[in-house]
Amino acid sequence: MVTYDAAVDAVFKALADPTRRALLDALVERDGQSVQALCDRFPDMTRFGVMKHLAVLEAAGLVTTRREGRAKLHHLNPVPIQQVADRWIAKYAQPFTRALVDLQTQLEHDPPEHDTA
Amino acid sequence: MVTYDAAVDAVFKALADPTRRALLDALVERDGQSVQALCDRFPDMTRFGVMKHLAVLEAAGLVTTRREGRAKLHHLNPVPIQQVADRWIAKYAQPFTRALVDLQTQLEHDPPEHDTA
DNA sequence: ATCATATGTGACCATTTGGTCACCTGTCAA
DNA sequence: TTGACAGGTGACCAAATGGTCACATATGAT
Repeated sequence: MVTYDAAVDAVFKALADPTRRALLDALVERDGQSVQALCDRFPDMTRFGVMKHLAVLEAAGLVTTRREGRAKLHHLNPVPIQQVADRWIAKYAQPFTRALVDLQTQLEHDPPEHDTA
Repeated sequence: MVTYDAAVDAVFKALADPTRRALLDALVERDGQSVQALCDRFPDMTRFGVMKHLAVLEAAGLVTTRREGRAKLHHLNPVPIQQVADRWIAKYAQPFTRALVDLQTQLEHDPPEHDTA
């Protein structure tokens, strides 16, 4: 339970940064890109910045790598996202409908004022 | 597109912290809790820490509040999670199956060594 | 061997973030 | 009105984070 949550936490933290999500996007668009290729797509960042973000994504299991000559190719691994998303949807899909019921119940007790101006 | 992404980013950043996810869990378990009630569930944090996290969740639209007397009740709003999850599942569900195809293609070119020791 | 290419490492810095506190405001009840 | 209770604000600090660089290693081509 706890050991499992460490992986979940890594995924959430990895997805928290918009640059890293953009990197994932780039890999969705074309899988198996090298660091160089990814650097070309992010001119606002140096190679080191890109590498750091890729390292975070790899540590979270969202990206796998494989060497090909002197290049390191990065492949997207959507499995962790799938798993986390499934867990969270299952958790919050139920309250979603229930919240509507709660809202209705609440409105009966505490109706909002109409804008009758 | 950009204005929309700001909201998405807020949701991701809000979910990045395990304490905030735990707060959401507490609201799933029992909706409409006051700051005090939530503080009781997190003895390792002061009231101010809880308040800050709740503010982040509220700014991301994941939590809505309503005053009742001198208490401020916090309600879970699963809609943003639903929306973000839907967008991301749609984006990464397709590459999931495609990745298997890519893997198979890749294995034909670069087969892994067997552990035949 | 030599040189250009591609990636790796450690140190370094500015900013953000998580967390706490002293102090203040608002609300209920006696 | 007095006091206890619930929440709010701004300042403050330590740690984590995003980002950069000088330097080092490994690979491919000539």
